Amino acid sequence: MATIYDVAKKANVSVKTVSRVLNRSHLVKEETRSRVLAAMAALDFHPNSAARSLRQKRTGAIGFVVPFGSDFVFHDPGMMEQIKGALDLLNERGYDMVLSVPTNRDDALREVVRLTKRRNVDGAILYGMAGAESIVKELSEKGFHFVSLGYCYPEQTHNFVEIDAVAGGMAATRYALSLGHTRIGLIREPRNFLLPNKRSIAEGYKAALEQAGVPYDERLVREGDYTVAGGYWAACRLLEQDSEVSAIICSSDPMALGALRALRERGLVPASGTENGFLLLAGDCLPSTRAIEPSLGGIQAPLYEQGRLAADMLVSVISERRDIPGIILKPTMLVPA
Amino acid sequence: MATIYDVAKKANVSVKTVSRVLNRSHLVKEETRSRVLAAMAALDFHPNSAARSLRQKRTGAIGFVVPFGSDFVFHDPGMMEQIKGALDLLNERGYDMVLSVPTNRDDALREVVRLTKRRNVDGAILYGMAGAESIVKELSEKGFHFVSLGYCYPEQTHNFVEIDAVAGGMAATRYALSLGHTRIGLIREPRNFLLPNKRSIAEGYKAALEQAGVPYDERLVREGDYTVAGGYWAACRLLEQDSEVSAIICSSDPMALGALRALRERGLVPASGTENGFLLLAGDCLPSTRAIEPSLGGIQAPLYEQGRLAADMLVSVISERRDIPGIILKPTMLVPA
DNA sequence: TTGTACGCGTTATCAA
DNA sequence: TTGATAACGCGTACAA
Repeated sequence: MATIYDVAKKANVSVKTVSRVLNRSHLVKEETRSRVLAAMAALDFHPNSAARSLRQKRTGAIGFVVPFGSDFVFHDPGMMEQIKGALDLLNERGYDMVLSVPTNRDDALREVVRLTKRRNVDGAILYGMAGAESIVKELSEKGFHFVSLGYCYPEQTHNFVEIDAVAGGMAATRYALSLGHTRIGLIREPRNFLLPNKRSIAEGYKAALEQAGVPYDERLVREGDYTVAGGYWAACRLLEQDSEVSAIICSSDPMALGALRALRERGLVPASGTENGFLLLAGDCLPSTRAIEPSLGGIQAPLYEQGRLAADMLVSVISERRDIPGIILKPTMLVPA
Repeated sequence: MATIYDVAKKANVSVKTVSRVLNRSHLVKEETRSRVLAAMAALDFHPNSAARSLRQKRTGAIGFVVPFGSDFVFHDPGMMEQIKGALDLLNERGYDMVLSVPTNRDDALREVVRLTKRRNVDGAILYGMAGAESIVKELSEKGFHFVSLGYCYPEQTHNFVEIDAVAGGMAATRYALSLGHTRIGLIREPRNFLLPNKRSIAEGYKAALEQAGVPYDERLVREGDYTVAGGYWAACRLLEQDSEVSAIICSSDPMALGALRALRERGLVPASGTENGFLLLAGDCLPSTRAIEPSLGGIQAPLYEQGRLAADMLVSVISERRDIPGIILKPTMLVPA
């Protein structure tokens, strides 16, 4: 491979001049510049990233670390949306993305430490995880950069982009109540999925019922595992146990698709209108889910924006060398078609 | 950040010794080794990847480049499966993955060239694309490493992992014929999606009909765009135009989900058994699709294996510094439940 | 506007 | 079993 020395020799200039051309310095005479560019083209020169990184102390790459294993991650449209959001922004900013999908929290934290401390990347996006507090604080103190999707610990004030699940649960429940439903099932997120103190969709559900004076029945709340199969089974149990249930709120799209199957099997397919039919509300309302079931409504979680904003925040944290206050995004309610 | 010099000083050894410990050389006395390790831990030392890459001329990362834009890629379960396969293998082999999702073929080829020639990665996995021939051959000649998912040009003999779409089309069509269907719709892959000379599922479809003595009717063959919406529209047109159609074969899973919606709207929901019902066959039969519709059968395309084998092949190409003969995977027929 | 010489942090070639 | 020193390819004070 040709180096800047080869280019310099061929163009009859010094390496510094070649470097200037490479870095778009304006202190180069136009004629010299074109001579250098010609030499580069002739030699098929491409600057060596490792040398450049070593010198500049920046890699131009960021890491995206998800702790749930490839089997889950690549089958979860919500995570795809987050990754897509981050990738799109990084692409616009000229960063590469290193994607890492270890199977558990400890491996994920190790990955973040490895990627940042060895300087494989300039910073990392990680999932908010219980037990990450000490490691994340250490990174922050030692000048390594990160942003988390959701809190890493309850008192975290900076470098995160969270989605308010409580507001989503409240909105969905209120909508169901407004249609006259009173026996409303909830398939909530798995406990300890992210961090124990994360505020749950169930809080919003409860609050909305309370405000409406509708009694809370814990048998109507089931824990899902964020998968289609999990949503199916949770819905089946819900329907078998309580024949009065007339609405189900799911905390994710795949679980809603699973629940939908349970409803279809029982002839309870949601009407396309909203009156009198069984009401099924999804948890993310992603474009990909609505392509499959266009009539599906529910909590529209801004997962793409979350990924995008996290990447944007990280780029700022890196370039400004300072932490940035966290952001909490509000989901909206999407009325079923 | 601490360097090996700091570690060397603290442990009272030379930098070379530190380097030896780092690289697990056995030429280090056990006592020295532990002294060095203690110093590393005390200083929170982590080797700098850029320096290491510069010296070793290897990065430990490979690039995965998909030319269809994030909007398509992250909504396509088949591509997720390919990426997942590659990521899993790379993880096992200790490689990082740089994921790049440009929006078109030209950008994708530029990405591959950039990542490999600037030595951001040791090699790249790319989609087989029309027009990639000259660039791919140049990379090969100049000692850059790649493997393609599918052919990059018709006479390509090495460094690819292809899935035989013709065999899949044949198997699915034969299955439909065996159930007595004679008016069989086909929603094929978009023309020019990958490369023009890629052999199409339609070839297998045609051949199977011919063998069975069933006349081929081009009106039964529709072009899809690999999306749910595209499958829906293609199925609608198919059903509107020909009331005799009793089976539809889709060349991808999302298109099958779209077609399924079209069938549901018309009360043609496939029976769970196979007799007398409308027959819908999917194109990939991925786990994620079957989670949504467990009864769906069709062509089971080994997309995960394709990604995994491509990554494996690339790792071999890199370490053995030689091209490796291409592989063609056969899909299997999955009978609907 | 251009050039010289050095340093970034690691590995490798020797010699000890 | 260890150590001194030269690369790797680029960017940048400093000098011209």
